[in-house]
Amino acid sequence: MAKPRIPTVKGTRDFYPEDMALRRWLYEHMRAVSEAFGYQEYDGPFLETLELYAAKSGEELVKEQAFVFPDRGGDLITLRPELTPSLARMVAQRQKQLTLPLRWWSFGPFWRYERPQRGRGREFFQWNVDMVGVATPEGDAELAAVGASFFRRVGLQPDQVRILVNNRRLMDAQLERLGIRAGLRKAVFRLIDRKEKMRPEAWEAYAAKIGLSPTQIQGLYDLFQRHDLWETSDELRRFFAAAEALGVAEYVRYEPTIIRGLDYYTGTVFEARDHEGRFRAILGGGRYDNLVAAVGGEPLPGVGFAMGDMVITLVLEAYGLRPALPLTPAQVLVTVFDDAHLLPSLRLAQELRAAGFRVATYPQPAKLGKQFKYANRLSIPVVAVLGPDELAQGAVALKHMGRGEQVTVRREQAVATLRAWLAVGSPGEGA
RNA sequence: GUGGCCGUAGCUCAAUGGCAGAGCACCUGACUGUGGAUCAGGUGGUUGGGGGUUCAAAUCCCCUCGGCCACCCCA
Repeated sequence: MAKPRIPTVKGTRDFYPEDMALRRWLYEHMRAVSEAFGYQEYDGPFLETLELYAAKSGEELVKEQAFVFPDRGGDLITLRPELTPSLARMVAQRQKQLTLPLRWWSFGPFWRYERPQRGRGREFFQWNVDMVGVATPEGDAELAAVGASFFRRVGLQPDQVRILVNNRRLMDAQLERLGIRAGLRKAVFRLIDRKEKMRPEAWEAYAAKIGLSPTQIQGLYDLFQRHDLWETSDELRRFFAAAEALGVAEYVRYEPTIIRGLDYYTGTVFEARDHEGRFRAILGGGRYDNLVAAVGGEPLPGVGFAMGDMVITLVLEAYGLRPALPLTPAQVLVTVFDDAHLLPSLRLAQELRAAGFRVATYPQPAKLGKQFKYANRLSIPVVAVLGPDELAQGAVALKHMGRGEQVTVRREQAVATLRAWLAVGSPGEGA
């Protein structure tokens, strides 16, 4: 414990090979799902100006939570806390030449200066998916379908993880019906957002404090029971019809208490939660119709969501879905019998690499037991032995570690044997 | 940024003021050209770091760093 004299920065993680393998696994599934829906990969800078976030409806939240520091010239630099403002700028910059609607996705690091907790660090990775230039409920449903398709792909079932959906315009109309004036609705949205996190008495006290009457508070309670409320919204009726057509009906559900914290959402909002509610939101997103305008472009509608790597990892672990990934890409370990066989072993390894196999050599002569143990620990599926006997006969001994089966074949036949052994489901190929 | 719990071997944890331990892991050997099993032996720690109280501190106090929990906010 006292070993790391130089600690990591608070809230950051080292990615050892096994961690990196999982990150890459997540990335591969995100890429596959994004591309299945025709989304293009893009990225923005990791460093941005503070102005970019200040421009975004002057949200103090983002400014207070971001890593901001002066560069050597004295300009204030921000480690990006989210991607949407960068996306808005990139779109605004090439608004005239981009082919709309555009479908873009990205996976990369983000930073937020927060108190680290389980599922929340100061440096994390996030999958962002956005569609810009179209303002239809079917577009909203497509984004939800991308998220749901990811869950399905990694093995999360609809009874384990679900995307809860609501619509701010619908809620706005409902609040108006309750006689809650427009100036108060932003605060009431925040109130609704905190419904699940507070005890009823505290929540009601908070509601009264922001100016709601007992009748209005009761009206909100009634609203929260209205799981059929979506039927009164044309947008949501179309949303759920599209979700059904997209094959993800079982993953989406109307939930009147979902409102999302961010101010820039204007229409449909959604977030994914685990069924037991043990974890914070797995993904969150919604429709934002004024974003590009905030950084100087013509107004363009958009819809998107973001999913962080930390919570989804916890959820996968909770449901036993964290995959067992290969520890090493090596398919073959070529042993080194003794000094005299070192160079011949290197030649054999290179021969096998030339044939397309991923081959590691033991880096120095050692007892064969030690070398086999090394292969076993790293789960390298095949061990090749080139000792005095094999060398004299122009042969090589190949051992299939999983089956414990060993054959001695002529050197020219080694490749064919390996092809047969490693043909399907060979480790290291990913999913 | 506020309040709270925690930090002992690589890992999971004991020891609650009195000689820092166990299991697993690791290394060596039994097995001189073969891993995963078994048996025997062995390495491993300034108890997160610093200061204080005490004859004596992993244990009590203060500071600090880190993790976790609740706020806050959100991925």
